[in-house]
Amino acid sequence: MAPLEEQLQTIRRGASEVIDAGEFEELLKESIKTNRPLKVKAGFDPTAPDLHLGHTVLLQKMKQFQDLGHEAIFLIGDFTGMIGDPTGKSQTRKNLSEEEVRQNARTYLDQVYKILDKTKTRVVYNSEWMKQMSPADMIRLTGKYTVARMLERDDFQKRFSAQQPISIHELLYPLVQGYDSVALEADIELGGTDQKFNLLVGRDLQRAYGQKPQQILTVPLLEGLDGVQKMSKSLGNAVGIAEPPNEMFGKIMSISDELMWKYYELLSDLPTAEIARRREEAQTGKLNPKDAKVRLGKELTARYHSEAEGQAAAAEFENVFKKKNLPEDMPVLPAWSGEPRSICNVLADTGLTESVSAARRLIKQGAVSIDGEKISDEKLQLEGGREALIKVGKKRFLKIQKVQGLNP
RNA sequence: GGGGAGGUUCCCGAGUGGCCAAAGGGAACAGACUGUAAAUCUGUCGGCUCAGCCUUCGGAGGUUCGAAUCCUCCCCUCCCCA
Repeated sequence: MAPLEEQLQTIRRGASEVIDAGEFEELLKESIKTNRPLKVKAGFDPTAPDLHLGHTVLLQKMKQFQDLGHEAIFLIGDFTGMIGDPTGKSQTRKNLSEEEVRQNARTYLDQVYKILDKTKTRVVYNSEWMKQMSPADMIRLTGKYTVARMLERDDFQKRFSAQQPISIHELLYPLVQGYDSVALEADIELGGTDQKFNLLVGRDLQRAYGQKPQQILTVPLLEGLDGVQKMSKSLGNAVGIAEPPNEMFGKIMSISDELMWKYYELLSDLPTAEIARRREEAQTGKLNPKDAKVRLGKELTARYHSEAEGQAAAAEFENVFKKKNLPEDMPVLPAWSGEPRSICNVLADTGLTESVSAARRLIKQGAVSIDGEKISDEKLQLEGGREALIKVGKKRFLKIQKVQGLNP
């Protein structure tokens, strides 16, 4: 097991807060001395099987614990998933069937193992122990916490004072999550800064059940592409780790310069000092921020795909957007024979635009070109048998092409 | 159980009988500018066979020449009292 100093340094990098720092160090010392790996728990919701870069901040932290010789426990909150973490936005979640949960978990884990070491990861479902809980047990659990303390939670407080509904079952979420720590006898729990309240409940419950309270380590929330709200699929500002290389790279290139440094800190493997140096250089004009962004884009794309694909994505990006060449891949619509079709219908039918009306509007705005020629006639007909290359805006392309054997 | 306030287009939120496909903001999309940046400016932002027509304002009925706006019933939320 790695020496204390090394452990502390690794663990603290990019962390937002450690509770309680003193106890934490003691715990590590103890673990090294007795050569007992620590149980490091992090919980995940089974309802969102698409992992994005925001999740990876936490997963990378877990990986670091693994590398330091500790036991990473990947908890799938299939039971808590029935509640849904009370954000105030989400409605009560529909109950997922066992089958769905397994399916989601499988997709989840496939992605997770791009970061975590599969052989060293313990996967648990909290329904394992929650299902066995009797109503009486549940009441005992709820007796360990008070309403006033529960309402201290930021979400609840806001919703309460804004006169928004809070269902009773939502109050159970933090309790169940906390109880997971009891059931697992967790030494450390990781979570985003928004999880702080829930993590603290875990400590209280462990104490109430006569256990040593877990240590808490929170990591910052990663902002999404907009640079304002936290990365989340439902907000449409996420970069999924299963996305194709070009998408991933392109999305990273679209973030602001300021946000790029945050991404560097939270996502890159580059040493902290090196990041600071580059940032300095960018500020003084020695380094073009764009180049720094390309480097980041390549690193992350390579991490979830491969070195070669990272390179290729960067090259493709230059090709399409800088040199304004055509992308390597684009959707192809087989040329049709016979009747002409209106351009708007073609665009809508192929999904290039949301609707015929949208296509019409975009043409009015000068966003559509055919074979490089900007068009302005929204009634334009494309005659049968014609081959064409259609571009909508900067990112949407469509090739109409004769396909062997299909057309006269 | 009693009393009161509400449910509007992706989100927030105006709108109390025709001038409402519905103000304003946000998000999104497009154009200009660029580094596909960001910021900024401009425009668009229900659908269609688009100078016209069709479908929306919690749900179902009704009144009216005409309803997001009025009435009835139902569903949902919040507040106060018990």
